[in-house]
Amino acid sequence: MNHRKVNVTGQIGKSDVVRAGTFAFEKENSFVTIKDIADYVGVSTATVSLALSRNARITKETRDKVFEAVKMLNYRPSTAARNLALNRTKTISLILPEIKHLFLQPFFSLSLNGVYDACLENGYRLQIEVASYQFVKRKRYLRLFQERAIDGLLYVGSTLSDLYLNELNDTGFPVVLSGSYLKNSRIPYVIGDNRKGGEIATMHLFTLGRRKIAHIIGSFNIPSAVDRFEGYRKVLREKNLAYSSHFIGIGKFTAEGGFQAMKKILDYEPDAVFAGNDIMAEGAIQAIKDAGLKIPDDISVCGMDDLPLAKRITPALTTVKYDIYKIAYRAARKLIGKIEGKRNGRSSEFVSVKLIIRESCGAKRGK
Amino acid sequence: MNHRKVNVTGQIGKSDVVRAGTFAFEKENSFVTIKDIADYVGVSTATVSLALSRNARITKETRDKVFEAVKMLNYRPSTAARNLALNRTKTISLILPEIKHLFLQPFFSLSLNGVYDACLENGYRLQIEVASYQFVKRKRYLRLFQERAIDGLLYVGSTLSDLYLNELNDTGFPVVLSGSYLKNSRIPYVIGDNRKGGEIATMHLFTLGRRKIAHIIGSFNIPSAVDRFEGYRKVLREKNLAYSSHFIGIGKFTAEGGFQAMKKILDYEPDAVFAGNDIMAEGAIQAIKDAGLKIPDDISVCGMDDLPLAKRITPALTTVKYDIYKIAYRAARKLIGKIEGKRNGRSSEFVSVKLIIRESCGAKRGK
DNA sequence: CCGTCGAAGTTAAGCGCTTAACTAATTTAT
DNA sequence: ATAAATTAGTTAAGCGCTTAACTTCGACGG
Repeated sequence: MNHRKVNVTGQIGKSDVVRAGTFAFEKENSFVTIKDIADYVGVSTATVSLALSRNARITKETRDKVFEAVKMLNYRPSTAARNLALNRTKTISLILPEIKHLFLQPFFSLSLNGVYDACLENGYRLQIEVASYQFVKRKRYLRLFQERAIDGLLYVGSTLSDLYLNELNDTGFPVVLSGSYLKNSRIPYVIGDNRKGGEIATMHLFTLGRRKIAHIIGSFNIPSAVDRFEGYRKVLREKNLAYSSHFIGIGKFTAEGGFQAMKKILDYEPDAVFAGNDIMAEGAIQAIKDAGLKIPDDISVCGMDDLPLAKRITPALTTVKYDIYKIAYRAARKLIGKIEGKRNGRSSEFVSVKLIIRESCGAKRGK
Repeated sequence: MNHRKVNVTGQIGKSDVVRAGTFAFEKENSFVTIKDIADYVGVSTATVSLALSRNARITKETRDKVFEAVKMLNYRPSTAARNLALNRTKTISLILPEIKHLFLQPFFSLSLNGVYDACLENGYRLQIEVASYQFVKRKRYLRLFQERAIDGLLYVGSTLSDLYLNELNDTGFPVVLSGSYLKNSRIPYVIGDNRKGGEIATMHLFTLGRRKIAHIIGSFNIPSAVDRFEGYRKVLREKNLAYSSHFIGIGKFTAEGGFQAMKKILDYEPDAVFAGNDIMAEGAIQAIKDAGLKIPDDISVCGMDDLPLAKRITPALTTVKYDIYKIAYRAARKLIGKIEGKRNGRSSEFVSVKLIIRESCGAKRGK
């Protein structure tokens, strides 16, 4: 055993302070450092560092002593020092779109929770950015990268297509998209199977005997909305149902938009409607009720997303579960995988969707 | 001018790389450092550092050269190095409650936006933590502090009363509460004036001639809910109106809860109700409608918070605006002030509330 | 004409941690 | 018995930045 001189005063002083409270410091911001542990145990700081990282070169005996000292002195490594030495931050940044629209809110909090959980499991910190106009214009995400403040970037539900983002990704800096994707871009993404969702919903309505199935799309400019629409079209094609633009409404993702869209469609006497999301479905239901028609008897309604409101409204909404939490969770895991250099197979992935049958479609009528 | 030897190869190599793309690195992670700037300009790194911080000891001439080099080489300081040297992180942590309840969502996103904006304005990064059971149990916030990963802690809408949080605050570590407060604690907070809100709402109903005013409280265990209730009681007392427990319902902050609470209260024939939040007001309105009563003719309804749904429902809800965004923004500013050692007067502060008159109270009946 | 002062830098230490390269002592192989 | 290999550390450099203390040089007052 190596007997080095130990600064007894300093050491006792420190451990006194530590024992005094739960915290590693008293008035004067004196945090316990690796040096304190080294002195306490009587080894070099290198040994402490190696012991803490369970390096095989250090005996179990020494390692135990180190861990004991860590506990005694309540040592915690300095994040900044570690980041500097290791040239990484164990932090990812979540870029959220500005939430102007209420309909984004469940999306938003579910995403956050999914990402947070993935971070927690992997020991990452989560930093938030709101992708305001300023943010994009000033290329704040670029700065975050250049200042080495984060290890990776996770965009959630963004429709922005920024050249620099592609360039950033191409330099090898880890970027992942959650719940959206970019055309003509190599940026990996995780997203729900929107097309399949549209298909399942439409197919379900078809199976219930409906033949005049309308669709309310959020916007033709949002890729995932278009994918849902394409699922719808596919079924019409396969089942030889007539496709008419009279049966297509644009609902802008809002209840009000869904309401207006449905009102117009009603003139053409549909017997079913697949709304591109639950919020628009809610508006559509209101329009149908206002027209004096019965749901599901006169018109079957199917939404998509399975937001909490789906169970709450009357009649309870049949919809396609689109698991935002899972998408975000997986996206974060993929990002962390990229950061840690894992070649994780498929660059992008799809999270499966699932039909949730409630009252609004009429499938339960028999009961 | 000091003529030092400059590593020409290295320098040209670097600046080539820089000019090649928008990014300060190519394949091999070679970021531009302060040393590169120093070499480029022909001064010491100290001079660069001082010039960048606009220290008066450096002439404008030199400073300009430094800034030019920074631009040329696309230099950005390393966050980790800076944090280590300055012993701070320019990061605050926002602790969010777990969002199980939908009603929390607007609260949540508004808070986040307020805090984010305050951070942006002050050059702080925003780190998120979700206060799950795990989080509290493992004292994760304590670790964040001990590992010097953050400069301060902002709790939003939390009801948790954790001993360690008080202790942490007492050591001088900056902690601020947004939208809630703790009994028997010195932790500063920013909150809306709930009591006043209850008062304004009730007083308004009184002014409209109502004398049998009921109240639906979210829960008697949540301080801010109790404060709203106390505002209500105060008006009853001042106006000599009878207070009856039959006129008090507990709505658990949900629409369903508000509905049930109102149903019971209706037996006692109130002529007005002040619901502790808009969500419960929505439920109450449903109950009143179901009973075949007219709003506002038979019963005036007033909510609180002024969530987006308040304008959307029928009749549009009269309510008291409770500005979550502003509360969060102010709370974050207060936290940053504490971090930067400002003695910012009052330790805690109240954000004022405001009556928003719509249809549900009957004040606009005359029009 | 010399000492003093201020201006404009520079030197070097330090922030707390990691790790490549080295060393001393012990084991193992021959 | 001795060289080689292994074990269990240590030393020291480095991560990129800040800043206290020092240096150098020219200006200026007496």
